This record gives sequence, structure tokens and C-alpha cells, in this order.
Amino acid sequence: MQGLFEPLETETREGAQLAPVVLAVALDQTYDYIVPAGLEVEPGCFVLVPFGPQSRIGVVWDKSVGEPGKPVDPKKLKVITARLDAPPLPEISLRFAEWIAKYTLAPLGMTVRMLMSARAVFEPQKPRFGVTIVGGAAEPPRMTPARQRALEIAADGAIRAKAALAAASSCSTGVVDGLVASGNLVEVAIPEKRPPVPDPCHRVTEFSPEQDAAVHALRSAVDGANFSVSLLDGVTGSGKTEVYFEAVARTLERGHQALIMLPEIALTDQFMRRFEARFGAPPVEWHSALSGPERGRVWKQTATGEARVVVGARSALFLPFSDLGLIIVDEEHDAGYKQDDRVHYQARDMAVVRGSLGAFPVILASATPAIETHVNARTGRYRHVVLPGRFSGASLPDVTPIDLRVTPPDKGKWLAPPLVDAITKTMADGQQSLLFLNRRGYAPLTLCRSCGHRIDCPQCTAWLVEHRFRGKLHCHHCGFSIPLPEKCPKCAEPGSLVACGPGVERVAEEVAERFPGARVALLSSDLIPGLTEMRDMIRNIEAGGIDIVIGTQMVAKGHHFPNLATVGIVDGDLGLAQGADPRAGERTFQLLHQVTGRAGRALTEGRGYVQTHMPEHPVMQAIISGDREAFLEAEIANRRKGLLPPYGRLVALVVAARDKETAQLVARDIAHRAPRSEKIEVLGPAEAPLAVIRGRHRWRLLVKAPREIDVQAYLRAWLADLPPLKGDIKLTVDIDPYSFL
DNA sequence: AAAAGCGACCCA
DNA sequence: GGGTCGCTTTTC
Repeated sequence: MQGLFEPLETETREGAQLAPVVLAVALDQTYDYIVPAGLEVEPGCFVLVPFGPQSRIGVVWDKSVGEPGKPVDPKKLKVITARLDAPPLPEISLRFAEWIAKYTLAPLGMTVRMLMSARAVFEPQKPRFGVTIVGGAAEPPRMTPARQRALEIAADGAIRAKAALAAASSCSTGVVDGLVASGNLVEVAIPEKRPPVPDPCHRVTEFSPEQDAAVHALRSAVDGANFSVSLLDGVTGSGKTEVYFEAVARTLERGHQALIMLPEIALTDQFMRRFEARFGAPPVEWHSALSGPERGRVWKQTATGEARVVVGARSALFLPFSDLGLIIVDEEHDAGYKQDDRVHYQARDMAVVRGSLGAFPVILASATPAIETHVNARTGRYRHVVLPGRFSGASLPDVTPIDLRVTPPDKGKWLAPPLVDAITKTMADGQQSLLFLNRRGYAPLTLCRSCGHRIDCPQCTAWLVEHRFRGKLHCHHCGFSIPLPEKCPKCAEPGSLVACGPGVERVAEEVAERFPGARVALLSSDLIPGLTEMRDMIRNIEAGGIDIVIGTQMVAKGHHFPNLATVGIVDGDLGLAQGADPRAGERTFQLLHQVTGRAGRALTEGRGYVQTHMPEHPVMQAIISGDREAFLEAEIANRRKGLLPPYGRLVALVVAARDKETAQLVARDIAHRAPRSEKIEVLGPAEAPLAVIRGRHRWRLLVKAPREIDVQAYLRAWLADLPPLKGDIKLTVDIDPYSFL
């Protein structure tokens, strides 16, 4: 609900009214501006203001922020140029921006920037034009078959875009233009189309008794009309989506908006169809693939309340919802919810904050909840809603380890004999197989057989990855690429370069050799040009048009392939090597569990195979036995012992500079200046595992604090006393880091 | 975040 | 002297 804020009280001595304004720049304070006579501004509204030599858009705030007590020189005060007619931000959005800025130590201007992500909202909107029939006009002087067809289609009086009418009557837009010239059609503005309204009663879903209990629990959370967090915990295929749809339905019945967050937009197509089946209308989408005008439209619709249900990526959290009453975070364990550029925030945790500010329930859903979420559910901070078993009688796949020490693949090959046999059998049964390898490209390393040179990135500490389909070597950290060289760049020996190790492209090559008749789909983000192509491919797989799917982690998430019987994990050990990352085990478990869970979701019995060099590793044991609880116990005990999240808090500080010594010295100096504290540990500096990115050397510090400590206050005190950073030195602060590279 | 300000350096 | 380059400072 858009409430009225406290009135603005600041005034100059001459009596002119002042308004504090936050600008979308990296500054942590408001700037006061004179409100010209006759202009009405209220907190949350957007204004155009002069800022130094430039003109910028800002948000009128409801109080001064930063630089306390310092009176502004009245001569410096400038006047607001204009008020923009974009809908003002609701008060909760201002509080949310402040909260995140405080928590992440980002400047307020940067979190406000996230509230202004739809630039089109601030530009004068140009209506789109279309054509419609003119009643009673005389027949055009030269009637042609094409003109005839166009007029017949336009006869219903609807307004259509020129291109749409031309396509419908299979002619060029020239024909349409001709009819406009002859006066039979007229150009009119196309009215903004309103989003269709989802109907909570459109179709009633049949639930099993277990599901019914979960539905009831979530509905009562919505009816509680207050802040609460529920963990909806159920294996893949247990019907989580349909269950939380009922909470959405209840929210709609109570007249509030709902937000459903998904980690990956590629997932949305199947999701949209399920949503539409339940509610009779699609939800409003929000993600990075939207065009500028589309973003503007959605942004406005959330502000006016026309958008009832939004499905979106993490940035949807910053839409100006007028009356949000529920957030669902699907696949809540997914690391994609952590944003690691500009403002470092964890969208799942910020969704909980948003719920608390808006006094409404938040539902976290996952088959493999994050350890943090688990602990919160166990200690009663979150409600734990469990969905046991798979729906429609299908069982979870059996997972068989393939010990690569016992049955290794042939030399230069990557699929071990037992996995090849399983795929052969699956094909013979007319079912689908999925091969998973979380590595893009053809080979992660190219080396020279003659001189031993390994081709690395000139500006990062990383090997160049061969992408054979594109004929290039790429750096996955900075975007550097070179054409695939013919000879060694070091010793110039021709034909001496060899590809080492597998990427998905190489697995696809092996599959094509071994199964010449198979229809193969290769799903890797760098090989798919856009959202449409991705969706077409997924639909093709669903429809059974593919025998073997090969993919990176984008196939692990959420898809439902009814005919998929066998899942093979090419390298189960891949994620476990990341030594310093306390979440490596958990993440590998989640990923492997999600991938193997793709098999046998319909009626077929699913089978999973994990190729590994260490079948005795606890993560592998947990995957093989399916004993999630035992694994969780061990991980939780581990976290508690090591004071790792959620029992302790981590903050990563990274110092980066072009010069290695400078970066190291500054990092050491910063560590040295850390305020003494008995409870807080400052580790490092140590050279980052990815020591150089884009030519900048990086040194890391890790701060470890007990949960109850106000780590932000500690950091603020520490960083405020630091001498200003000179030159190209950059310091980034990452509260609750997810990446340890 | 972006532009103005300012000093260091280069050149003929 | 004029001009450019790169770093620092300022923005109500």
C-alpha cells in the first residue's frame, strides 16, 4: 500500500523548500535541492536535477542520509529541474534500498540504481502505431487479391501492427501502406495492453494427502498476513511447484501481488505453461532478456498493481510493487541468487528481508535446500514444510558409481564402458539419456607436445579454453579470445598442440562417434544464441525428438523431460577440487542430486551413473545412497565446528591493482589496521586462487565473525580509518561471499 | 559514475 | 607556449 510519508520539513532561511535527493551513482548520501514554487514532490518520486556539470535522475528521499550535521552552503543549492511522470517508488522500496546498502556496505546510490533498472520508464513513451479498418470507405481504386485478403482480415475492426496485418494476410507491408493511402485503413495508436489477470480458481489441482498438508501449511502462512518464512522441502518430482501455486492463489484471493523468483530464465518456458494451466493466464515475466520498452512496461505494471504475479530473476526483487503479499524463491539453494558485481547481495536472503519489511510470508522451495536454510528450519526460525516422495508413483533414480580407477574410459575418451553400455541399452529401449559435464567448450587446456607450453590468458591466471565449434580459444574470466593457432605460440612447432581434458563439446564428439544414429542435443550457454532457441530446444527434447542430451549446469535446473531414463555424470569430482570454498561439498551434492533427479520423473524407472575417482568421498556416498540426511548432519556439524555460515559470518575483502607488489602491500596494510577484537578473526592476505583477472593482481582477506556480532559495524569502523586508496587500487567488500576465487 | 581540475610530461 | 595524458577531486 502506498502510504503517505512524513512531510518534508527542511527549508532554507529564505523559506524555499528543500528536498533530499538520492542519485543513482556510487555515493552514500542525499543531496538537498530547492523545490521550485508550484512543483509538488513527495518522497519516492523521480526528479531531474543538475548535478555538477551534468543533469541526472534522482529519487526524492524522506530524510537526509549521510554526512550528518554539516550545513550545506546555501549558495551551492540548486533547483530541481523537473518532476518525471514515472510512478513514484513506494516507501518500502526506499527502506529496502537503505537496508541492502547498510548490509552490503554498498553506497545507497548503488542500491537505488537497482530500483531504477527500467530506463524506458523515464523516457517519454512513444506509443506504437497500428492500423484499423475505416468503416464505410469506398473500395480502393485497384482491388487486388492481396488487398482483398488484408481488408477481410482487418474487417473485424481490431487494431493491428502493420507487420502483423501483413503477415496475417501473407503480403508485404507495402500492401498495407497502400490501403492506408487509399483511406481504407487508418493509423492509430495501439493502446497499452494490460496483462491478463490470473484467476486463482481457474483449475483446481488434485493433491495427494501429503501434498494437501503442505498446501494447507502454506495457505495458512498466507492467511497469517504477517512475516514468516517457510521452507518447502521436497524431492524433485514431488510437486513443489503446484503446491506453492496454491499459496500464490491464496495471495491473489486476498488481493495482493505475488513474486516468484527463479534462478535461471531458461527455466521459465515450462514453468509458464504450468502456471497458465493453473491460473488460466500467464504471469508477467522479468529478466535480463527483456527489451527496453518491455522492461518499462513491466516496471510500471508492478507499480500500478496491474501485474498481479511476476516471475523473475533476482533483480525482480527491486521492482516497485505497490502491494506485494508473497515471495516464492524457487530452487532457493541455487548459487545464481548471489550477485557478485557492483552490489554483492544474496537475493534469497534479501527476499526474506523484503518479506519482513512488507510483513508478508516468504516461501523458499528446494529439493536440496542450502545448509543455511536447513539450519534455520531446524532451529524453528523458518517453518519446515516437507513434501515426501515423488508424485505419480515414479521413484527417485538409483545412482550407481562408476569407479574410474577400476573401469577407466579408453585413452582419449571420457565415457567409461559401464556408462556406454547404459546409454546403448537406454537407446534400445527408445528412451532418452542425459550426459552432464559442468564445463563449456571442447577442452579446458591446450598444450604443446613439443615444448610443453600451456596456452594461457595474457591477462588472467587461467588457461584458455578451446571452443572447437567456434574455432577459438577463450578465457572464461575476461572474454579474451584468439583463433585456434596452427602452431605452438612459443616454439612455433606446427601441429604440436593437443587438447587436454574434456568439455561438453568433446563429449558430444565422442557421443557422435559411438552412437552414429543418435539424435544429439548439446546444451551449453555459449552455443545457444537466445532465449527462443533455448526454449525450442527444450521443447524438442520434451517431445522426444532427441535421444542423447549433453549439457552443462543449465540442464540441471528444473526441466521435466518425461522420457529421460538415464543420467550420466561425466566428472562427478569436478566441483570438489575447490579447496578454500566451504560450500564446495554442499554445492557438488546439490548439483549431482539435481542432475540425477532429472531421470525417471514420469513413469519410467530412472537410473543415474556418476563417474568418479573417489567413490568413497562423503559427497559421492550421499549421492549413491540417496541418504541426504546423513550428509546434511555431517555438513552441519562441520559448519558448526568451523564457525562457518550459518554459525559464523564471513566477509571477503579483495584488493586488486595492476601491480602485484602494490596489491600485496595494500592488502597487508589493510589487514594490519584491522581493529582488535577477541571474537573476530582476520585471515590473510593471501594471493587469490585466481591471482590475476583482466591484468589486475588480487589479494584476499577473509573476515570470520560469530553470528551475533554486528560485522557491518566492525567493517565500517575499520574501513573509515583506512588511508584513501591511491591510483588504480580497488577494494571490494563481499558480505557472505559465495565465490572464493 | 562522470566530468572538471590539476600537475607532469612532451615537443619544437 | 601549447598540447596531451593520467590521476584526484567534486558533485546539493
